[in-house]
Amino acid sequence: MNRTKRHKLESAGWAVGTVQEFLGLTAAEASLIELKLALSRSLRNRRQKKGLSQVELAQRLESSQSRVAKMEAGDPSVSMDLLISSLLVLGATPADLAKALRGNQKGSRRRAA
Amino acid sequence: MNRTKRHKLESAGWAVGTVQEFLGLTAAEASLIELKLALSRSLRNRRQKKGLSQVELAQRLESSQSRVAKMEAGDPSVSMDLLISSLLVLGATPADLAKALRGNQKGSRRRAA
DNA sequence: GGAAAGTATGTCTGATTTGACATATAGTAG
DNA sequence: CTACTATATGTCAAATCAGACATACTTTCC
Repeated sequence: MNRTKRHKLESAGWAVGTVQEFLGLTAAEASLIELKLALSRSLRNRRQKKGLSQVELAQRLESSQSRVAKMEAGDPSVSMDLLISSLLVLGATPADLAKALRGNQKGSRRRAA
Repeated sequence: MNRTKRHKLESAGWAVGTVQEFLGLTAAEASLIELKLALSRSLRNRRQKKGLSQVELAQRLESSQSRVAKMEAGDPSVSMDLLISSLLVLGATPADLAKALRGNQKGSRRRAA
């Protein structure tokens, strides 16, 4: 749960899945980052598909352009809550969210448990 | 995104899906609450299936028993991030999370988009 | 080049979330 | 009843996150 690891990693601009073991980074921590990035991408897709600018989306969210930019950039200062509620406001259904979460399985080990 | 609505609702101890329109509660807000509750249930299931007490889980999470209790109770002070990273620590895969999220569709309209 | 729209980044301040602690409430065994 | 284990609830200081603002970077168009 160490948030600073995330900072180091993401702000270094690396493709996170690639470096699972670079820092102490446990599997759970790596997964969490990937999930967030998956939601980020999903958010940008949805916004663009609707032909909205970041400013317009920010208005719907009662937030600001800079925060939308950070959301889409996978900035560590953005929480999953914010990403998910934003997606919901953009009309995503829980099923859509589920799909987005699964859309980022890198190693995709079978036998999920 | 008004957090206080969530408080009122959840602390009143109601089955959230039932009251979508009780307060101003937009669809997105209602969905978010239901998603969190779905994750809460999922967390308790996983913990119990592993035969762990809240205290034991708290240790693995480097957190405290009271926080685990709140997580499982769907307390409004618990974020999605915490729920999800806890599930990950318990060994849930992204696919498991996806399943949990879909597991709470109340009206389950077909044709999800 | 300059203007404009869209996006990115850094940084404040206030709000929310967190772990911890105390304490309360079940349930069970002696 | 007492002791013990598991879970729940309230509170608080410290950590994290949010919206806002300034500002920089890109394109595109003139």
